[in-house]
Amino acid sequence: MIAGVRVSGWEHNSAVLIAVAAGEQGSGTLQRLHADGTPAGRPETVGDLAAAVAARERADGSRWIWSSTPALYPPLLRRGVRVARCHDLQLTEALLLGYHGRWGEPRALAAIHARRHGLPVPADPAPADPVPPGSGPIQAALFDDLAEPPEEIAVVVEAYADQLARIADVAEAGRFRLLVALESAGALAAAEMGHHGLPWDAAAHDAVLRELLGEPTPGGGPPRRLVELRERITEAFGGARLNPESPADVLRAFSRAGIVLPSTRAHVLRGVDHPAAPLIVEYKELYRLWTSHGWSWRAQWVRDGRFRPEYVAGGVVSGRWATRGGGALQIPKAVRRAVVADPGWTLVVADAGQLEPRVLAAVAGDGRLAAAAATGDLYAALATDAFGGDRAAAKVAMLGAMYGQTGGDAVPALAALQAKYPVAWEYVQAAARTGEGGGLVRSWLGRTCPPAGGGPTSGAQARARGRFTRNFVIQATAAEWALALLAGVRTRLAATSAQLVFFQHDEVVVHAPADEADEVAEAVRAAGEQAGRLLFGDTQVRFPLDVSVVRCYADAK
DNA sequence: AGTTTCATATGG
DNA sequence: CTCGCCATATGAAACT
Repeated sequence: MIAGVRVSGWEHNSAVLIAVAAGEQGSGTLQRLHADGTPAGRPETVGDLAAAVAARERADGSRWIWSSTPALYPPLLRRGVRVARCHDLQLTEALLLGYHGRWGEPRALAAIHARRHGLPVPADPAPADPVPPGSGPIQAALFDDLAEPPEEIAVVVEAYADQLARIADVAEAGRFRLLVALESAGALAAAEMGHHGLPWDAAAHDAVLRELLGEPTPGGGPPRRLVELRERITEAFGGARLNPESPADVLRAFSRAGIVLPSTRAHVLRGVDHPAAPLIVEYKELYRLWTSHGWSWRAQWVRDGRFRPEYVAGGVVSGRWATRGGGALQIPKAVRRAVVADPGWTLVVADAGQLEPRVLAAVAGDGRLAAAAATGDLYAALATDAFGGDRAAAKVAMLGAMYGQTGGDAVPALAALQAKYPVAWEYVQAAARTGEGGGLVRSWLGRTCPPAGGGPTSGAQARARGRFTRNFVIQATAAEWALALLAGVRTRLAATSAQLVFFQHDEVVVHAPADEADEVAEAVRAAGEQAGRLLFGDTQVRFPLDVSVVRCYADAK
């Protein structure tokens, strides 16, 4: 039993349970449930599902049980209806199937529906292609897929009862319940963030682009600075034309100049003594900016002062989020200048520092490492404790241990880490051994890694698998901590005008009226404090948040 | 011509 | 005897 169970929160609450199924044209069916998942009364069909949900949300503080948050929630948000809690059957099903090593099997809803109708069990649908805002009715398409016969509410009810029973069967049911609640809360937050969008100042974005790239070309061709650079690169090679974006062209041109290179990577080119080398590095950097986050990107993804990516909660095997289209989780630092709060509003930016080594300290139960993780700078504490004050060496060793590095400059530091923190060392070693031997590992709350691909495994593949499982136990648990932070922030913001607008692995951004900024910053800090207790109970490991209140994302520390 | 893989960048 | 984890996105190169 973990301490989280004692904390009033998600896993044991008195929320009214209501199963919901969407019908056609905004209608739907509701079914009250007892705490054990059995029906309470008869299902009720309503013509206006959004209105019915809003009414019960106000009255009850309900937990909504539905098939898929990304399918059902956005239409409610467009009607201005926000819900506090849900149970997402598809996300939960994926967690449960994974727990039993049964990846790739059909979703519960589809399987139950098929069985009730005597139909063959359908395969999972292929993921949708990225759809920029305004260019396609992706949500309508999802609704079409879900337009089930009227008894679909019975499928929802049956699937929920089935999942409750299976959750109760897992070894650490309390932790797993928390995982399910957090995953579902994350799905709500993802839909809300996609709905609200990230404040995007087109003029500021334009200023960044013009400063770095020069004037845009009217026809949409390469901007002035790129054209100039390309000419100077040609000159530097004595007039021979080449495409600086083509690794083969670049290698050939240097070869003709008597310089043989292993690759055209930036760090290789930086060490080359030739006038073209720095020009190519600059060209490649600017070219990426132009193609990935330039003017045409903005035309495609930014509308009405908001960048609205489609977040995919649980889209990564480790539990981290993915996005479909727009590259929301890879916004270059320079482009963050374009993320600006509305007039009279601010951005509250919170970043969890050194999250993964702190997670290792907590899950491994290594007292000496936990003591280092009780400080504000874990690497500095490590350096004092075991690395003769060399903070850089401490950091390299810690990262190497978590990623499975075995060679290179880090070897002596790794040995020092093993000697001083044997309990933590053994924790990641055990995870690696399990993976190398073909076994599965789990996060702290019970998310299970996917099995290795089929076929015979070479020694190299087994070691790669070991590095994956070694890292999984940490990365997946860090993702759980971040979900707990996100869910806590979301709950605390419900009473304010502020909105969650961005979430990137270990960082959240809240868009808040300026006069609520202090209150929001305090709420974020409180959520951070609670996240650690919720997962790990009474540990001395701290998970400090760096909180900034800024107008512009680029100004956050 | 369309699809897949490679190389290289971005983020954590 | 190579060997550091998880991703997305782009264009070039290779493939069907």
